[in-house]
Amino acid sequence: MALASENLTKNQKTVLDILENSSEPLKAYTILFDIQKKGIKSPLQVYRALDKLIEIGKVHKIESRNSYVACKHEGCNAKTSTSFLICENCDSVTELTGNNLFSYFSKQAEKNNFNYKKHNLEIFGLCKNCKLKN
Amino acid sequence: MALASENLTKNQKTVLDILENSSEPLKAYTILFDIQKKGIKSPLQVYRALDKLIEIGKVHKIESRNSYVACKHEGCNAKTSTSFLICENCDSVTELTGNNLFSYFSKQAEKNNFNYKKHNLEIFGLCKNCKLKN
DNA sequence: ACGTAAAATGTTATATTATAACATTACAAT
DNA sequence: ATTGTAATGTTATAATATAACATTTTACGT
Repeated sequence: MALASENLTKNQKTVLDILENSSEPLKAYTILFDIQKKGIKSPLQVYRALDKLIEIGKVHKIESRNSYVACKHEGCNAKTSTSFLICENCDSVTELTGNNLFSYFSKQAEKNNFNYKKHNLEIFGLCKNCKLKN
Repeated sequence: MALASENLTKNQKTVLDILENSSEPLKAYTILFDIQKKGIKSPLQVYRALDKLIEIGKVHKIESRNSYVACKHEGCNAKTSTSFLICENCDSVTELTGNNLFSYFSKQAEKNNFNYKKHNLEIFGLCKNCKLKN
């Protein structure tokens, strides 16, 4: 029983690689243009790789930006739920972890008689660096 | 000094009206198709109305679904930040209010030396009705 | 009331993001 | 070896959103 990340196919590895080496989230078509030299020619090949990577938790989608980011947490438990700090100035993204968010949201949902399954949280503001400059 | 909602233009009123009378979030092109009889002919007219309505807080966008929902809260303070409970079964949406979320997120951001400005939160699961059925 | 600046409109074209459909290939599990 | 599942390659198209520009309406200070 190997780690899911060890079983990646060529296309999946190619896409994951470019995301892991990016300092910021990337859009699907940016990924496509950047890796056409590696044999990926169509959007669908990128989207399919992304779908798989998201499914196994190696990549998360940032919904409000239509962009994708590699997860830096070994064995990230955020296969479904995600929480990000997004800098409005430099577009850098930090992922929040810890399941205190999970328990907090469960309670909030409970108050509304709602059965919590997962969440997406995007917090916008200024990152450490940009705070200083502004 | 009238309420912003009293100053709406014809297109803005038309778009807001259809959203307020919908039991669920609507997509931009669904809105377009539904109101072509009222003189709105192009996507841009819908998107411009939506932009304005979002700006004044009468409409919120649900990022993960590319859809739009009218805010039911009189004088909603969520001009920028939004928090939703989204039912995965019936697609119904409930907006969470109260600034306890604001203070909680501010603290979470603070821990990462991040200056909180606003947020989008989408909680997925089963609403009251669908919980019973499943 | 008039002039004017800002906002909204109308319209055509196009950019961006994502999926459908279908034929083929790789590959792991019996 | 066989077979079922997943992944791939490819073309076409759907769905979502904005650019550019000419025109009209509106708000509002004088």
